[in-house]
Amino acid sequence: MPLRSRATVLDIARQAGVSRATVSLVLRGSDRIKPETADKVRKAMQDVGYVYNRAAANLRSARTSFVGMVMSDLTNPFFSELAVGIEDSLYRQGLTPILANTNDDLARQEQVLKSMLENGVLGVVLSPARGTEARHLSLPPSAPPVILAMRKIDGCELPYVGQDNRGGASKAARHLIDLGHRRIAFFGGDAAITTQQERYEGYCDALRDAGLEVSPALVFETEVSKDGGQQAMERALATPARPTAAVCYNDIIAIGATRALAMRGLHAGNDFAIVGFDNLSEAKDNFPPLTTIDAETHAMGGRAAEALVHLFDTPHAPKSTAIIGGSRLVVRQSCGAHLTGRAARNSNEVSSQASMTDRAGRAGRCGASAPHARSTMEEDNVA
Amino acid sequence: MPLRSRATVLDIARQAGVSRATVSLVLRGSDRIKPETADKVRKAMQDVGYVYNRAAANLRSARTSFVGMVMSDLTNPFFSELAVGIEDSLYRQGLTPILANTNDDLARQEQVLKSMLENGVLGVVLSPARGTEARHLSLPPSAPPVILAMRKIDGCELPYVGQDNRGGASKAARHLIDLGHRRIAFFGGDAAITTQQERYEGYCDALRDAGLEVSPALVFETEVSKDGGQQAMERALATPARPTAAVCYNDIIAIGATRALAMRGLHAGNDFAIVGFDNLSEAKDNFPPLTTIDAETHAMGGRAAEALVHLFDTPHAPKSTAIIGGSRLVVRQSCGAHLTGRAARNSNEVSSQASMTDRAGRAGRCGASAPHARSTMEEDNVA
DNA sequence: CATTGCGATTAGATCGATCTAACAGCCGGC
DNA sequence: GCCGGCTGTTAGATCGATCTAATCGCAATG
Repeated sequence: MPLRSRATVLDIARQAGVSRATVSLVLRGSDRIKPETADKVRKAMQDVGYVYNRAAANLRSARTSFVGMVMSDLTNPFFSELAVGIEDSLYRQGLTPILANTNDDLARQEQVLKSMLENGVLGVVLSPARGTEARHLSLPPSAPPVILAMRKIDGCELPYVGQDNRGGASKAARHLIDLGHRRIAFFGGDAAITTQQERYEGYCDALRDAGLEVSPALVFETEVSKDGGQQAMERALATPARPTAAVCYNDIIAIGATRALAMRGLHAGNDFAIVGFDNLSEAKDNFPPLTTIDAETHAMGGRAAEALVHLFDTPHAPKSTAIIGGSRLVVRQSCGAHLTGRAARNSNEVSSQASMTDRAGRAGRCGASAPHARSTMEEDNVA
Repeated sequence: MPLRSRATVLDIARQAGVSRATVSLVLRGSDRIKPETADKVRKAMQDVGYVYNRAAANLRSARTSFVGMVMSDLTNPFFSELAVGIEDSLYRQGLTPILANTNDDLARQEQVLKSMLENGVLGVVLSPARGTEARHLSLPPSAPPVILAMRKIDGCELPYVGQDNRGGASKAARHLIDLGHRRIAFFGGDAAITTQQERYEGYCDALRDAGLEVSPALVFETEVSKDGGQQAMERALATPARPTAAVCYNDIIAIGATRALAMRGLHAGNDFAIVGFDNLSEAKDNFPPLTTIDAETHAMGGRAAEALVHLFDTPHAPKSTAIIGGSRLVVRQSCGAHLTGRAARNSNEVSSQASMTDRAGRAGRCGASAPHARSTMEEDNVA
């Protein structure tokens, strides 16, 4: 019996010789109470072992401190970093996160949203389950604000916080172009997801800007998993006009791709250039460390939470606003830039890349004892 | 204003021409209401667009459906799998998880626990922050049950749900012994944590049972990270009486250790046998796939939640109970068992291992294009 | 001296569902 | 015809903090 038998404001009031209203004011830190009285009340709280009852306060004030966090897949490190970013921000703001992991199950997503509304959440940060459509998010008119995180939904008016997918992917492709690559593949995941579409657009942007042809033969769709990335790389290597580099939909696929190379005795960076997306903590721990786009997932979680909190004060803000984060190329070794001595910027070092392209044709190498020196200054940013 | 201006039971009652008490009974699915009346009420609920107000119900019934989930580090895949296991179970039971990620910060842990008590949680699943001592968990007498997950705390009477650390590590070491290894290292993390102590004990058990000496020279303490695992491996390889195999505290360290080998052109399994612990999803995706101990993290999360729910009904159960999960050796490639053609059980194939030990001395290999065939039947269990 | 002003405190109503105890209606039995 | 038992429903109190509007002292002011 948790709640029964707990001391109440009345107990404190009696102990301190004041009224319940006074106690309530002290609880909320009002400055309208004389300091000595407040001290007296606080001492009484200690004496009776008081524990604040938020259910009661919530009822009367018609306001909770709950915020819903609906995550599509928390075991995915991308979403757990996002979730921690949200949680950190909510914690700093004195808000209490209610968690639901939908596991990409639409029915479950619907249920947990309902439960959150019943609990009077101030708002919800929603990373939509795969397949969510606008009609799944038809909320009652009394519903609190909902903000979409990381996945946009077609025809949905809800505010959105996400990464600069297009710009980031464009930077990734541009980096490979600058390193001299001309046949650059795109290893994609689920083409039905807007995130992927945007990243693919960015990849196309960069190729077109450089006067390179965008060809369907360079696009390898696969499952979003390391196995998927591995398969994409295997298919790419079996192509007649074999690409020499790839922009990957995300780090998971990129890591799988580096694994496919390793299994053939090849090395990402030396034999095939790979760039990922997300900058998961796994990316820097990969072998070789992954060149990737840092979309500051943790920070974006924080921005989502802040944007949501902002909506509390601005009940009917303009619909369909979008906050897009920055993107930053993090150059490590999987792209081969370290072999040129520096992260090439706006320069086409075709010659050194040509040899690399040649190497990519061979099956293995001899006597390579330490193919990648692991530098401690591993991060080199190209805006 | 989420809660204000929502329809209440009174609105439903008026609409349906019944009393508020009747509506309340229908809401809770009581069988004491005539089916036709119930239908009438449910229709009225639709008509007025009713959303249940749990804050009000919680107040009167002095019972919420909240359960606290305090995680020490959600970005760690081990804990995110645990958290998802807990969340899945709570969801099935109609309970609402309140999440807090302490980030291993004791002060924050204290604060979120307080907040959870204020919100009237039915109980808390707590994965304690590093450094938590019994005195940090002195809860008020009215506090709901707390169950410790995965980390025990010295001198703390709280019930505990955890893995079979000792048994699992013993199986890991035994497996290496069966494969013929005689100099088996232990790559450890934070020796102050009971989890690590137990795994170390299990390792010692197996060595002693096999008549092997347990030597401090075989223990390499390091940071719990991939970099830490890499360093441990490098130190181990630099030892005069170089070990040929290692039991790692967890998969993270084990993966770092395989990376250290890869950076020298060596291969886990071929040149040095490695066994991890936890069976993270990263373990099977590692290159080479990691032999490890599956402690069924997701399932243990579920069992923690169930054990907690059990305590709701049994207010003053015997203190200090412990639920220990199973452990299962998952044989993949990092231990080298695949090279012997089968997962060796109770056999000492010293000869083939001796050559392996010899290989470990050389720097690299020539023309190895596909050192590890990736089999689709990758999991082979030895109880 | 009455009045205004202001800081500090308080009585009592209130939030919306639940709980308790009671009630109407109806049947069957002695 | 009265009573006990049963079903289905309900009036009114209740949970514990907050909110509103009022009150009390006390000092300054006209």
